[in-house]
Amino acid sequence: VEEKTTIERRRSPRGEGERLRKEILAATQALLLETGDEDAVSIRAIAARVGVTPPSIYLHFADKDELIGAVCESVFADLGAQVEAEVAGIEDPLEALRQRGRAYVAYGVAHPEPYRVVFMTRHDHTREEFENAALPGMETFQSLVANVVACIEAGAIAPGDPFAVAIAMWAVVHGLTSLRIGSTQGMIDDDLTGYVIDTAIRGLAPERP
Amino acid sequence: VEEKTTIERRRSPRGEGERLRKEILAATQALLLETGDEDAVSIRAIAARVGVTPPSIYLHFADKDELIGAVCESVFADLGAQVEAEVAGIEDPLEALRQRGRAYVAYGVAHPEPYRVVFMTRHDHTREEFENAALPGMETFQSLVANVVACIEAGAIAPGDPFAVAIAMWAVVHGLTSLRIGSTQGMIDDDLTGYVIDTAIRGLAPERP
DNA sequence: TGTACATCAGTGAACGCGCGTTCACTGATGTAC
DNA sequence: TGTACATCAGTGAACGCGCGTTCACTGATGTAC
Repeated sequence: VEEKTTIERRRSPRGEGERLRKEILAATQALLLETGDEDAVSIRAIAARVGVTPPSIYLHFADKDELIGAVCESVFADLGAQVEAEVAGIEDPLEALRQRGRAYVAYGVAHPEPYRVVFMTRHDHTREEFENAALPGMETFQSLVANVVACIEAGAIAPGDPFAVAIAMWAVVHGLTSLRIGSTQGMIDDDLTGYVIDTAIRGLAPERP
Repeated sequence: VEEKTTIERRRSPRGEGERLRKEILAATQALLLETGDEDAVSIRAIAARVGVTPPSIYLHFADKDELIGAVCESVFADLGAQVEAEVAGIEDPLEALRQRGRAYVAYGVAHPEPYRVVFMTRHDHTREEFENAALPGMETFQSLVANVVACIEAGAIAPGDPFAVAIAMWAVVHGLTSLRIGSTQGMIDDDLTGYVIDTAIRGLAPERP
């Protein structure tokens, strides 16, 4: 019992063809969220969701890859913004690091399918694609490195290579996120997530005298 | 320039139809390794690889899901066996835990595509499928829990819920593995992997007096 | 020892399907004269 | 003020493709009498 969900649409007035572009992006992201994997999100399904015919997609995106790429970028940026928002105003850098980790996992758990597509599927990036797509992600990663540096300066974690420490933290939160949205659904809750993050951070503590 | 790789084949003698089953499993695993994702591995490609026609697959597997499921099981068991082999004979439980982590990541990095399919894609397991497929993985996880218990008993890590500690370790090594085979290829090497594992373990250490 | 027959491993051709993408088009809206 | 025309957002029909799966079959091998 499929429901025909083609929506009543007026065509965009003259200078505003860009409106459809945003609607396509939103519909793609929504379908990704609902159906689960990239291949299930077809050009035809996206078009139907927006209420438009398939060829219209090509008015705004060269091909499917470009569309999916654009969605990934937007998810990436969204994740970064969300995490920064959660962390803004926290003065203790160690507490900020902790909160950063929790916010990252929370975002992934709340948006499992975009997270999966962006971080868990293989992208055969060409160099330019990578440089464009990775920018938002790189900014977020740089914030993490800065947070680590602040922790080191405050004596809250042991001196060392901030990049290595940042990778360690990323591995932990990414691991938690993918376990939670993957095969072990339900085995890991927020408490256990917090415990794992705290434990990892404890491992970074300076040696006590 | 595609190469026709249909291999000269003799049909199996009378009671040995099972031989083809094993060949199909091996070919599927090999294709998974080479091409990268589950959808690229088609029944037709598997059949061609084995040197047989597509319908022959259905002599041994009810459908494609059953075939992929069987491959997952075998990868799962293989990972477990490999890790156990690396750890066998190590007496210090903390060192065993460390080595277990390294072996896990090493396996994943060496078999990225099977790892991806088993641990990083969504499986809509029915209950029975899960109970069958998860068995080898559960054994491996139980070994990890046992290792954690041994560490606690030896006073090498702080007393606490061994299940939570095991999840923490799993999140770390799974996170490392998926970062290494995913988008950040090349950013994380074996040294950094070892550092992250050691740091996580340090976080589990008992409070010093 | 010879022959009819059951069994078994595998084949060949075809099915219906949904996919990404292309191409010539339509018809409303704004602009030039 | 009126009309011819360019522009622009979007359409409708079709393309070729590879997929999972089915179905009636073939032909070699072993078995019963």
